[in-house]
Amino acid sequence: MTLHQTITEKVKAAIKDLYSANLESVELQGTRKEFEGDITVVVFPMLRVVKGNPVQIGEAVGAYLVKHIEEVTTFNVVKGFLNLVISDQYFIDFFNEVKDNTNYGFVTPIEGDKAVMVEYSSPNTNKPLHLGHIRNNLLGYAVAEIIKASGKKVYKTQIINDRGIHICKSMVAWQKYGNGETPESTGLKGDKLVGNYYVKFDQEYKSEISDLVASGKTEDEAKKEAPILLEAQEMLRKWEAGDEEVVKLWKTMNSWVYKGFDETYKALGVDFDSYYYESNTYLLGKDTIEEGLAKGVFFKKNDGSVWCDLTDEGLDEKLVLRSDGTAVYMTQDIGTAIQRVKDNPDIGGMIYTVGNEQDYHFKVLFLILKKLGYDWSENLHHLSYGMVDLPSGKMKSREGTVVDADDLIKEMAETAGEISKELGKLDGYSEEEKNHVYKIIGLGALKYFILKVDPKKRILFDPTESVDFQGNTGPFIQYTYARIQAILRKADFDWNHPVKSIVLDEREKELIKLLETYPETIQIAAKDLSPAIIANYIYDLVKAYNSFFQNVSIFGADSDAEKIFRIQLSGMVGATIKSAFGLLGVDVPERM
RNA sequence: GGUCGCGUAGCUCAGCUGGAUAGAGCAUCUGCCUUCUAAGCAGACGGUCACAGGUUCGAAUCCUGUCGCGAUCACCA
Repeated sequence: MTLHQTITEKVKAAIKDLYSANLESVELQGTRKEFEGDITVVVFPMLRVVKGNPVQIGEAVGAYLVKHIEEVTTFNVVKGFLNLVISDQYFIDFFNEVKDNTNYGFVTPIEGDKAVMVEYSSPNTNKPLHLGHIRNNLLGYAVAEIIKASGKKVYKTQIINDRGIHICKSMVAWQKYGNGETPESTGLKGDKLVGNYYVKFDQEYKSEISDLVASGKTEDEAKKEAPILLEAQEMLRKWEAGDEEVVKLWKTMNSWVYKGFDETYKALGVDFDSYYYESNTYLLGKDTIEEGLAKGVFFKKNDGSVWCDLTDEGLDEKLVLRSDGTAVYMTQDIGTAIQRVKDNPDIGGMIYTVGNEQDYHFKVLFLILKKLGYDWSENLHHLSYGMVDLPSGKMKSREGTVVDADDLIKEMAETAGEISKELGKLDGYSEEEKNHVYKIIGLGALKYFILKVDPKKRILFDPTESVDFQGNTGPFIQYTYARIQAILRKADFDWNHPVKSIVLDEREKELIKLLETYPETIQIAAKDLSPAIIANYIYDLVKAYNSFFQNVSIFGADSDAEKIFRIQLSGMVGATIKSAFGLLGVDVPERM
């Protein structure tokens, strides 16, 4: 039982013994710095069951707690706040219990618990990954790691949009203008190469349109009749008919793209346990619609289109199958969800990391799956996040205002290098070592910058200002960790030396109090799916740590016990920062 | 127009199931490098928590309305 639980129970017991009343809940909070004490019991809510003066009640309950809880040494009451002073021994015991536990803050998985599938990334196979995908990947990956840390089995997956007319566009352009180019022959990453042909298609398409308009066609006619578009449509028909040559080209170009994506994922430090392709799952979606139709979940209109009536839920009617019998987006997503549970029967819920422009889509998807009667449909969550905007406005691939993921990752490392050189941080290390550290720092800056912001909010990203390296940033936290390592390297002491009794000062208590919140932090974050919460806790902890060690001379410590305590403390804080920061998917260098 | 989300210091953002004097970083100003690493620390300055009501011992937080910004309302994905 934690101290918080003990206090809660004893406060209830006190109210019962002293006033014969029953308290439903007890409100506890950390005592503010300017008051004496460690844990504060808020008396006001008790007035609902106990009539009286809050100060008197506080005094009575405080006296009761001192008598009945060993760890509570003294108390004071300010207005309706009962401040409890916790014994140094409690903090020392707590510290000794977790100091060598590098797994501190992680919850042990429960046997037989249902797994959670987390989807993120969702790329198109005709465009390279950009800044928006970076936010998506980091959020999805961080949430997956946080849920894992909270004791659940997690499957990380992505759905790849490899089907449709847009894929055929790059294929047509490559056939016409590619001269047999490959990633090997050009030295380009596969996704970049294919992306270039998607752009090339668009250029040709536009020039054909203006030619047609010049020859007297209307704009709308020209858009529909441009020869290159007709070619792409013809290719899509062939693809759906299974034309060998087209399918072969499709497979070849896709394989280039996947290889390119893999490089980006690797650079970003994210990974996946499985991949789903829309080309594989849309047929299952169509079958499910037929079944749902038979069960009366859907209905058919005169033109043959199939719909789901959601008016009872306050929404509209939603199309699930076109009148020509082909699949829409919703059909595919239904099929994909069902396929995933077929593949992994232990799945008890899923999390979709997708931008907030699709809020409505997922609301509808979840409702339909519920209507279809799947038990796991109760635990579906759309991890919705805001756009990443540039100072110039929205990112638009056709206008070339996209921040490319690979470029950005590279630039971050370069910036880290420039700043390090200026500060002379890594003088004396080899080029290879330096570059390795630059990469970790640059990436840490980028990841933390994005993850510390509430997913719901839009992010304004200014590439010219790059990312800050001071204050509440990734490098600041990494730097703190590196300093802890330096202290440990320098100090020579016996880890097994028992710390008997030492007097803790306020800073030390503050640190430990922060550490205590960690398991709770992970639970909160897993519940609310917000890496931002955990990121900001980490910052608080690191800041407290920094101010502590900045102001205490370890080697000037008065006694051996104090010295050992402080060094052990630094080890614990280091392990905690490392594991907590690891949840956010950021490496921590040992030197910088 | 309907629905959903957001609005906190000059800027970028925290602020938990309502609790004490609303917190960080950047920017501006003042101190601090013989000890572990100054990518740091200590401090100053900076607020009508968009606005107006309501709920109650108590509201940045919950409810209603108004304004502003964004998204969405396709037989696109």
